Amino acid sequence: MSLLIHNREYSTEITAADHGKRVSIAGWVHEKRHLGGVFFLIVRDFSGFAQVTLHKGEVEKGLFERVKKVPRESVVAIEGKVKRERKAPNGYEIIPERMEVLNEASQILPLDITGKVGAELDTRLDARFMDLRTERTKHIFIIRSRVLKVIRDFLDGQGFIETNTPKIVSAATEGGTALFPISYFEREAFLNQSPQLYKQMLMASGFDRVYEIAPIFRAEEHDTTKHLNEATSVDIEVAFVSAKEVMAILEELIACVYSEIERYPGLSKLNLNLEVPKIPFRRITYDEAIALLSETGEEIEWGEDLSTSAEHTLGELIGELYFITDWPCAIKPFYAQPIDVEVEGKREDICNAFDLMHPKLELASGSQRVHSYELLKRNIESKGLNPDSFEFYLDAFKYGMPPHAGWGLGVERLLMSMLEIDNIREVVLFPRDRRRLAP
RNA sequence: GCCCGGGUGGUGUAGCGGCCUAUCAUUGAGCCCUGUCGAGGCUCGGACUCGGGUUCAAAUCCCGACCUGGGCGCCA
Repeated sequence: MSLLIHNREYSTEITAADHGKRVSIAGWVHEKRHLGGVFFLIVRDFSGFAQVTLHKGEVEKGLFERVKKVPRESVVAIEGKVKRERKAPNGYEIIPERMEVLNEASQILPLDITGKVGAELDTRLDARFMDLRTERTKHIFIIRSRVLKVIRDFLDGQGFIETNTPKIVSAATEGGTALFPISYFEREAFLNQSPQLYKQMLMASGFDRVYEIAPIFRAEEHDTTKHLNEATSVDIEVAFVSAKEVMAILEELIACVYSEIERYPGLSKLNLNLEVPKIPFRRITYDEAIALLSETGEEIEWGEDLSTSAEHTLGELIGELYFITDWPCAIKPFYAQPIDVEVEGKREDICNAFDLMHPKLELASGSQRVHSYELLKRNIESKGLNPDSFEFYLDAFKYGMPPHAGWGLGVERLLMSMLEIDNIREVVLFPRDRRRLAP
């Protein structure tokens, strides 16, 4: 057996115009339809499907029997002649001369991937390798790849450099979330909750514009359709700008991602109507948000974070992507810059922070950062944290730290909201949640 | 962490004290069928999460464990 799979062609590369040509295809046995005298074998590859047709009596008997026997989802290579055929799905079919079974699939599959019988997400995740063979799931991850590429292209085009910061960190955390402890030789360490501190330190490097696309780890025991314990975050940090500029970068980036994905042909497999959002996005202040909520009877005390139902109410009211700005300092991290009361004429204890909201959930949050060593140290203390454990971070603010601003965007949340997918686990190949550690 | 649901062949389901030797679809095996594209027809195979309890009788009711769906909290 030595079929030449090195020159195999994809099913969609072959057309009726290749009539008479000898070709090799390789892929998975998607379906078999036996009509007695004629047998159809549907082979699936990355690009699509090819119909292999065997007429009893016209094809060698041994081959007919072997094709008939090969279990579904086995990996096969087939060599044969292309025949123009109006009755075949792609306008052509392959009349096989040889078939090599590269790997025979065990029978009784963990999932039906032809779409005849559905499966629950949990079942699909248990057999994710097989779930990825379905059209819908396949395209979700091709789209994910495209989204990441667009983000990189966009940021690269704006003069950013891509960076990689450590995921194993010492105890210091910006607070707010629980960390996963790990054993680091003789010491305890943690998995990084976000690249926040490191990307800020890079602002003292002179790079001016940095971004990172990397996993973040949260040890929260939340068990919802929009949380993961390992997620992917796009983080940017920009020197010599304020929150306003990085908000503009964010909305342009989101619009750019939407318009790129809108053009993706595989989108049709997801059955949705994707509308590119118009920029600039609407901006409302925290004060306006709670006033709006109050009108609908949902009272939020000033200084409290928005509840899930408050987010949903606001989302229904506004109906499109929007920013909430001017948050109370108390519910934002220590690195968010308080507004300048003299200049901006607003009340005290508000900071220059913003959240990017989709009507259904929060997508990103960012702020103008504190760049004064003294203020940053005071803020850390006022949050009840110990500045000593932030020494490595604070040091960067002692020797020339420019004003800067940045944000972090959840890749999975962007994907799920854009693709109207209800469960965040669907957009991660192998999700990590409260219960799932394998596969 | 709190509050509600649910665990039945490989997959998706019906049944919710005796009619269950458990329904249907799909899958698998076999047979018929020369143009299927969710092919069709016939035959066969395959399941009540686990452990206690109640009852003459438990898939069905109760308790616990494990798994799981949703909402909320926390959080991005």
